[in-house]
Amino acid sequence: MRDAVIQREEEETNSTPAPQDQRPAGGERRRGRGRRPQAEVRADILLAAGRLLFQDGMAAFTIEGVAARAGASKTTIYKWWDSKGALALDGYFHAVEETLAFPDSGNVIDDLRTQLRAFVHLVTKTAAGKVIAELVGAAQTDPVLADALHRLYSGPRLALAVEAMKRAKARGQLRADLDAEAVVDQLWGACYHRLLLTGLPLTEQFVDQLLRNLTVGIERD
Amino acid sequence: MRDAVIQREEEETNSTPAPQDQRPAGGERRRGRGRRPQAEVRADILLAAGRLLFQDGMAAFTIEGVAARAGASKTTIYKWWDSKGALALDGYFHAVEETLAFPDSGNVIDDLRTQLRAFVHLVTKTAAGKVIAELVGAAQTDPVLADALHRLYSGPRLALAVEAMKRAKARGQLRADLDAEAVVDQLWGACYHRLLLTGLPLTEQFVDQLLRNLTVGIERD
Amino acid sequence: MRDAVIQREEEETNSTPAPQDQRPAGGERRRGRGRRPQAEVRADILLAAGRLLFQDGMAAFTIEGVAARAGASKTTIYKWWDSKGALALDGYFHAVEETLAFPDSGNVIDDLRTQLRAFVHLVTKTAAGKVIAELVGAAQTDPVLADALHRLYSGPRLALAVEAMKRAKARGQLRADLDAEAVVDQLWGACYHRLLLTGLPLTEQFVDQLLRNLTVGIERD
Amino acid sequence: MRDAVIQREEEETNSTPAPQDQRPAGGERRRGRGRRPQAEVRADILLAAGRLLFQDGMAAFTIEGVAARAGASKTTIYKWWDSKGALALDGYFHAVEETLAFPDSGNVIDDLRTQLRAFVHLVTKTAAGKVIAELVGAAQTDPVLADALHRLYSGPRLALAVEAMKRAKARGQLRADLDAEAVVDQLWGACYHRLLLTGLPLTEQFVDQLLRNLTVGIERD
DNA sequence: GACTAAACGAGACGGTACGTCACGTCTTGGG
DNA sequence: CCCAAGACGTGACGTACCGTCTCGTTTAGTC
Repeated sequence: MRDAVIQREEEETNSTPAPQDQRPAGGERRRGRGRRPQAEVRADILLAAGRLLFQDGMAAFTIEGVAARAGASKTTIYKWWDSKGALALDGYFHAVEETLAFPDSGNVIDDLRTQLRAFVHLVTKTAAGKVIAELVGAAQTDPVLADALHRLYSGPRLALAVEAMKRAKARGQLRADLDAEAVVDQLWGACYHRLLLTGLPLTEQFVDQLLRNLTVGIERD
Repeated sequence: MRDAVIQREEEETNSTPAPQDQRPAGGERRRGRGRRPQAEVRADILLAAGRLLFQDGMAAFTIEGVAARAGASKTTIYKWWDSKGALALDGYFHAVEETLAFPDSGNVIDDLRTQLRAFVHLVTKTAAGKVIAELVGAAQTDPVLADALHRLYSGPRLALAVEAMKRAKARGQLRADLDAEAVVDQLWGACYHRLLLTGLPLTEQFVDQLLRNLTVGIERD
Repeated sequence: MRDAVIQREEEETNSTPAPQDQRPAGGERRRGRGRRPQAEVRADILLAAGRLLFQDGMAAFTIEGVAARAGASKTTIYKWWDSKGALALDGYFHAVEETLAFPDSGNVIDDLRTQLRAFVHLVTKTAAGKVIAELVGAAQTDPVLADALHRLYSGPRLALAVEAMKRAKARGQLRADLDAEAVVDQLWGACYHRLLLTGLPLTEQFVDQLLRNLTVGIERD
Repeated sequence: MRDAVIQREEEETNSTPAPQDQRPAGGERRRGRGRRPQAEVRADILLAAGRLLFQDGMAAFTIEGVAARAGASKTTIYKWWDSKGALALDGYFHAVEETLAFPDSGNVIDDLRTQLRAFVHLVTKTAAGKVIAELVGAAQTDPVLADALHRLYSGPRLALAVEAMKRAKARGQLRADLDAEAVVDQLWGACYHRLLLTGLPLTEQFVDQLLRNLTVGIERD
């Protein structure tokens, strides 16, 4: 249950166990003005946000547009999300539901390869690639989004890789004085470089080369 | 003299040889409406664009704002620049005047280190870092800016590194089957990763680690 | 005890004899949500309405503002008052408590003078003048307020003057064919004209002139 | 040519003689965004404002509504009119085009009667009555409108009556010590009293009584 | 003395309108 | 001819209240 991750802290401690996201089961007419259950409204908003984000992109992502598509009011959106970027990121999460597992096979190079390939697949084979690029782009001028992005997206993902490498160091697989963060920069950062800047192809072969450069080295024997 | 690099292809072949950037030599008051020399107007606009960009950032970078500060009219700006991003990038170039030399010392690792350090210095010790990040960010939703950025900024810079590595391969310093572009991604991309995403410190030691990881390798001997 | 005069016809026949307006005698803290005695809530609301009306004027008079100041909820207000204007008028009455006596001295001219002077005093020397003007103004676009204003404010006051003049006609002091309502228009209406439209000074001398014009006449002898 | 009387002072001194208000003669399509001639836009706005005011009243008079009906933008309206009330009043003037003559027959009583009857006719037999009442009402909470109303509407009208009475005093028809302003209050103010407050009928007989009360007097002979 | 029903506060909800800002297009008038 | 000046329609911004509607709490009246 990861719903509305970025919104302001709120009474998430409601006693109701988990009847979330279920509409009144009948599709009857909206009754107009009064209050609607929070969960329902939020789900509508996030759904609309995700759709708008994936269909038309960040440039066309508008709070008014989300409100209109969600059948919600702008006031409601502003009440729960600080900025356009926060809403967009939340809409992204609601739409994608990525998994965050980082299985440990004992061979850290293989595990890094697996994760990188998954990332490359997400970014090139699904619509998420463009969206992620636009979110990272928007974060450059939206501190709220930048913070949320680091805290909820890139942070956890990269932390997993760092921890895997630390475990590998502990079992003697990697250099003891290795800076794991720098390696992450040289793997994921390389992919982001192609996604955000050069536009060069992001393939599995590219991933293999990245790893090979860091293991075999780039110099001639 | 690189002026208005991104502007629409236009009469660059105007007869005036190069009397650019010189104001009417007298500092007299703006005389109001009528026509002014192109070069003078453009210089004003680019100067204003650069200042606005570096002072208030891309979020506050507005065509109207540039026009007001430049004492120019919006019409004139729209005549020469396709998009806000194009004007911003041109303003950046006009303000920074980076050099593009890539000296070849014979040792490609040292040369890469020199270039990377220069890049890190630009990005962390001057105001250009924030601006570059914002330009890259804006490019994610502005195709015109994205194209110009690749064509005029990242492209040439990275091409120099690629060529240097190709020369090193030719003289046997680097692996023959090395993909130079991937190495660039693992060096510059790693830096951009910290600049755009993680916010981790960008230092000379970081640069050294990047190169060490690619030469010594990350695995335990 | 005229409380909530304009509210919708409601169980005014509640058994509680008259424990109105007395707070729980202890000044303890608001106890939050649950049910409170009607009389207490209404008194709070009317007090807040009156204060808001006299302090900030009709333009800033807001149901939400009254609710917030009264520590009441909007629901409760909507339950008892039809419109913003009705609440405002009720708040005015609760704050002012004008007396409605029209003593009969035997000389109707003197009695009219006394009443007019009292009205002019109220309107120019107290804050009620501005409020009355704003209420009359709001009534032009709020039929509920217009009706309440006629029924509860201007109606009774003017009726007293009309009756006094009818008594004077009966005892031969005024012309038998005199239209008392028209005289009222020429006295009170003249004052309202200055209050609402021209802004000219409203003084006791002005009142005297009004009466003199109607007794001595305006023409040269 | 009384156009846009309340708008901010502007270059009304344009040389073009008077080709105002004429649309491009062909009813061709709006060409969308760019600039339209000022006169045309203003005429559209005032026309729409007047229609909206007379059809739906001041309560429904909205800047957005006027903009929509006029095919204009809110920005344009805000550029020229300070407040909603100023726009409404201007719309009223544009729609009504009252005449302001005050002929002098030599008998001031007859002249006042004529003017009052005209005013009563305007207020009771045309839609302007309701509109005037609403404008006066709105002026109670809109200082801009109040000022404009005094300056452009009531002021000039009442000044004419005052001057007529001063001329009558000069030729010995009225009391030398008469306060003409007070008489105006007792005539026009009486009518406004019925219009704004009591709702009693405004007829020619009422006008006659007002004048009779001021000439014959209200007391028994 | 416990239970129920009513009325409360709190405030979320869909709306409407506000007044502002920047966009990109257009017309006008001056040098 | 080309420029400045800036008005224009468009559309989104973020805010303020509207009047309607849950929701959970508290009290008063009934059993």
